Amino acid sequence: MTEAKILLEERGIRPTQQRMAVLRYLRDNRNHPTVDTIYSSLHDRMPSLSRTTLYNTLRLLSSAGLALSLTIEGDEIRFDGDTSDHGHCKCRRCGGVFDFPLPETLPLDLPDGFLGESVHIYAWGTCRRCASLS
Amino acid sequence: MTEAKILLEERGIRPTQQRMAVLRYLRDNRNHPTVDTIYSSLHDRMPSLSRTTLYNTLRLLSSAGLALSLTIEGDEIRFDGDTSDHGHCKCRRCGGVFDFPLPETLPLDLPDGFLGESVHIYAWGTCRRCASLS
DNA sequence: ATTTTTTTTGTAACGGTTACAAATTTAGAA
DNA sequence: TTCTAAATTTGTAACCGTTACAAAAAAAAT
Repeated sequence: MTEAKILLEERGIRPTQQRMAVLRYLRDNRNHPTVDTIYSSLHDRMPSLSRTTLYNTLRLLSSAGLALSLTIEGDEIRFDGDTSDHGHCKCRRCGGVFDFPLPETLPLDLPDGFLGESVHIYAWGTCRRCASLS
Repeated sequence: MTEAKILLEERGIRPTQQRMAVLRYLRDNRNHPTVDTIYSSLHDRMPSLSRTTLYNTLRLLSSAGLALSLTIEGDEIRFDGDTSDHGHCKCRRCGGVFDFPLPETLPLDLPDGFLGESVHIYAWGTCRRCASLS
């Protein structure tokens, strides 16, 4: 029994071939893929996979807490199979997205009475690789 | 001479009627409007304003540092005329977006060699008003 | 005023996402 | 296993926010 199958069943989601393939992909590829990246990659092994199913599955996984959807910029959504607390930074030159750790306790001064549940932190700048090429 | 005009000229941007109207709207309305909200609001005073101009202007203002484009969620972009450092939180129930202050120094442990320039912090949860209605 | 450049406008195109109905797959019962 | 009902997947078409583009308008320069 694969890890993906267990994770889905734990949440009462039927472990179909498509869902397991997408979840396995996200957990194996920590490169913050776009929908199209995932689609292209899975299409080899699963030629019948439709974009509709992929969109539905990504929405399902996100709302089940098995993936994060990152909206660093308005023009593309990236997905992350690592749902542990961490920040994301994007290089303005190469467009690459990288993880970075967050402090144990991030003291956010939310508005009075606001009940916080989750946080996304996005940073922009220049990655080491691109900085060294300047 | 209006504030909006000065701000535009300082950055070498021609202060046309449309640009001044959009900038003035953003600085007077701190409700994190969407494109459509801005369009509807300005349409009364300026019936000829086209969506194309609005999109172009918002992009121009954002890249000039006169406005922030907030991509809290993938399905809508919101704009903010307050470009000072602050975080944003969104209520999952009513969809409202609120500001909150950030600590003077936010210690982010960016990847080795990554040159950080800017940060966006988005929090989700339940606003006071919605929490009180439960 | 006239010319040149810049900006705005409206339409059409574009592209990512979703709606929908038919086909397929899955789970469970017989 | 076979059958049946329910859930899922698929492909097409529609949808909608955004952008491209050329003509019209406005602004600046001559």
